[in-house]
Amino acid sequence: MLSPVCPAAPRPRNAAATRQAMLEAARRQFARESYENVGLREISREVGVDPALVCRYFGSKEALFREVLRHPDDGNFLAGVSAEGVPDYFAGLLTQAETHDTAAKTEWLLIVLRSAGSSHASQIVRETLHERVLRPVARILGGEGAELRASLVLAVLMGGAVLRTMGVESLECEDSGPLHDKLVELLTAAVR
Amino acid sequence: MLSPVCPAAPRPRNAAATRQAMLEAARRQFARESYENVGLREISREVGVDPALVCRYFGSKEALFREVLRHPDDGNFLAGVSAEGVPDYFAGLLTQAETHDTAAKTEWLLIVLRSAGSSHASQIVRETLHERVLRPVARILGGEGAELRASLVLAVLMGGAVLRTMGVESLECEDSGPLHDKLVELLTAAVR
DNA sequence: CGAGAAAGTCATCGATTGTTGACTTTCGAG
DNA sequence: CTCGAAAGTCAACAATCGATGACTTTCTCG
Repeated sequence: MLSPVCPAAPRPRNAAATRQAMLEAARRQFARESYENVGLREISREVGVDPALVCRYFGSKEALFREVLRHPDDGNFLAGVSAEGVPDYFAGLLTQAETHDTAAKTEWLLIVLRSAGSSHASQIVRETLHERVLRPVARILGGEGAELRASLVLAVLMGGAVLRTMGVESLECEDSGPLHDKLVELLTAAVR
Repeated sequence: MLSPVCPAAPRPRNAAATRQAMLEAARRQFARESYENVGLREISREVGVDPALVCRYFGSKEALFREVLRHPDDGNFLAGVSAEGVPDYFAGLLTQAETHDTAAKTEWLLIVLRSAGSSHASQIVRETLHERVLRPVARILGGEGAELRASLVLAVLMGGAVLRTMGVESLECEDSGPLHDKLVELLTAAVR
């Protein structure tokens, strides 16, 4: 009721802010549907802007997707977590969704998973997953068969994330009590 | 060089056979890309038939997808496997891809996973996953938190399947030796 | 043989997609 | 105040999608 005559508040013109809003909208939509299933028009509609603008800012849809995939923390996926801390850390990625950081990372995993089978995005997705997650986790774990154990950790994580989006109630975080414990137990077995 | 003048062997007219060929082609393509990423034209091209025919046989793309999802063994996903046999059985689904039966089931899981985030197919996919896999596995496992443990087993399975399609070498079946053992160990921890 | 049903093809529709160039609006610096 | 660059909008493009109805080809049965 604040502006009864101008329903479309023209929002202040700020290129950096709109660009960031586009990135966040794209990230949220890419985490729910696959690459070619997300339309530039839907992204721009969520931001409240013209579809042509997102193409002008990022060059192409593929470039936008690539930039979405660079987020978060452009460098490494893990923030100084030790080999012993891996189970608890990755279990927390699934159970405690309140933290901004963990939510962004599970969202990133969902984006990777959703577009893993997209003809246009699969190659980008595969490379980034290897370089940004699989290899670092394997390096942290160390020992024999490190890459296999890292793959299993990642499998639990991605499988859990996708099942939660499919409405599997047992994986809803709720109070994060027994679920977290069970996940830690499972991930401990994964890292041997 | 058998028929140098007629490059397009007109293939004998058999409605049931072409229908089956369409189903198999659709199944193979839905296992690699998501629902709206698979075109009726590509399916029909793999069969060697006109795109209009697949629409005439199944009514619509959604009906075709629903019928693909009914396969295999329309009833249950598990063939008389006991609670103790669950880890070895599901590990075998990932490691021994040579068997026709296991290959079809992992393919089915991939189809479910690929289209889990498709606006048109997600609802169909969620229901069938719950009714055909999650609930039966939970019933077999029994005990407290059966649904949670079944979800974890399924998470390992789907995560492993999707990572393998992303070129994670550690999960390639190769000789199925240490991978199978490690998977059994992990799934044993999942079922408690 | 020949008629009729079945199997398959062809052309086409409306809708949607990413992308582009020309246009209009806003706003801060001179 | 004004002018020009930045920010954003508009209209339209080529391509692709699922779907439909009319058409042609093939096969079978009497």
